[in-house]
Amino acid sequence: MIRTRYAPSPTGFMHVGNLRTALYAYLIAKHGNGKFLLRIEDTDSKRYVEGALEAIYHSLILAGLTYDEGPDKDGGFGPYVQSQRLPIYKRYAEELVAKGEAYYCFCQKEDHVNEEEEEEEVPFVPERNICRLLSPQEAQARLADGEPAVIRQRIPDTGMTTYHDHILGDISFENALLDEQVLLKSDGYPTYNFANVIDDHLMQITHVVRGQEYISSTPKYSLLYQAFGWQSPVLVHCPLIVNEDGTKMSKRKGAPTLEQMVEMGFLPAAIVNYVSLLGWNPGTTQEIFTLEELVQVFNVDRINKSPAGFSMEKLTWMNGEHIRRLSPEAFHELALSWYPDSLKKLKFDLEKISRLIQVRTERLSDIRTMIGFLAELPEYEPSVFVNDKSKSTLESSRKILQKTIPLLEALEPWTNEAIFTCLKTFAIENGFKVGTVMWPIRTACSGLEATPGGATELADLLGKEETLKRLRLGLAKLQ
RNA sequence: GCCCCCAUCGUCUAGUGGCCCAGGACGCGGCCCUCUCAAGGCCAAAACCGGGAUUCGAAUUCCCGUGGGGGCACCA
Repeated sequence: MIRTRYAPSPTGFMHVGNLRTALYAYLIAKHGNGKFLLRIEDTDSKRYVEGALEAIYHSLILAGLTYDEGPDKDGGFGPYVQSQRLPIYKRYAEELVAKGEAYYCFCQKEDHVNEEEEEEEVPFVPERNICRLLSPQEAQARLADGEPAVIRQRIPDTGMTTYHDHILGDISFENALLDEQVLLKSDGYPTYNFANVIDDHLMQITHVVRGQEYISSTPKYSLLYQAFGWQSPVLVHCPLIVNEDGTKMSKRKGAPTLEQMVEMGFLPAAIVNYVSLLGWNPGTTQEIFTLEELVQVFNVDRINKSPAGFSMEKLTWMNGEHIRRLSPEAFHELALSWYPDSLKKLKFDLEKISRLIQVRTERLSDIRTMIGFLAELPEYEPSVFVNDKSKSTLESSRKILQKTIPLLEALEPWTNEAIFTCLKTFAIENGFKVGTVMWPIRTACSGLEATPGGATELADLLGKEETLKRLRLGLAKLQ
């Protein structure tokens, strides 16, 4: 039974990197009919961020990554919140001490003053402090005195530690260069480095999915697994997601969160789709996938090694693809909340508008600007009436408006078809290209060089009265 | 500074020794379609980091450079 987990810490929101890690974990589990679990890694109370937990739940729902086990869904491996598992970590840490694989350390916490650039480059020396030499009796005595202590992992002085990563292969480190990291802090909380090993084992996680930034701490985890005599899960270190210029994508450098991207007008399904292809490919030329399809075709073996650059442009295109694949009804429902109130107040046929703009919408946020002219005709210069391609000039436009306004005044019923037939007939009878006739109508209706929908569609949308009003106004500009 | 990872069009990528004078996608340019703009269709430009080695043959294997990235906390 495959079991994977998404293990965020409640210190921030879900940005694209986290999302992809969660997605891959989800896909690995679901592709193999396994279980996907959510575990909260809140082992650093100082870094807790208000609202982060809610954001995590909300983001998972948005993305459609439903977990089988989690804080609110017990699957028999709980609790799924690390701060509620403190006694467990303590017990295992002490077991390690008893085995000689860890030791009590009474050294004072070093102040990690994050000096700026000025700090000269002092070569890093792995942690090998004197406490590792303390005899168990001495340690116990000092403990009994109430001296504060942490538990550190004991690392062999010699030898190499090699682990196997499923996509990177074997990776080796010299033990002497590994630091004897803290397992249990003086406040009784475990460090992430310890808790993740304990929990992954206890929760029977089969595949650990995480970013490549963990590559260099993984040998220490391997040593921990060995110390306990446990089998290591399959390790899957995903390539980093970077900015297009190759620099690391971090929250500092504007990595958007899932929720922010949704606010920007992206569909969660498109974001998930796009992110799935950052460091993975299906081996076919298909690029547009639903979550369900991804579950079908996902294969860990096809995850890449090299970092992937996040491209807003391609995401935008993909979002457009997803929008176009929506049923008109589904699109309309989504579009509704993006229509400005000014438009809703007027009696526009919003469904008709939706049908017109669906194919032209790349982001839902485009909607506002695309249809603003409907509620209010923008200011425009007569020069908009001039267009080479449709052979429109100021004179032709004036002439056409003059002659078509009466025709349209008399037109009944006011439908797209009727308006189109009327104008096309006019064009043929007067020796105009259809485009030449349509251009001034469309222009007068919108004041714009480009609009979602053609002349007759706009006229239909605006209604007879408003259309004629705008047509006359356009004519006035030309006289 | 030390350790580790990575390296194909601007970007995402295919490619696991001959099918590759390197394929697809985004973006860019052009054409077609067309009641404007989109969408759609067609076409074009655009890459194997460098040097050695192995081999009849290397984008694909191995070394060495170079470049980029990551890590080095009582953070995750």
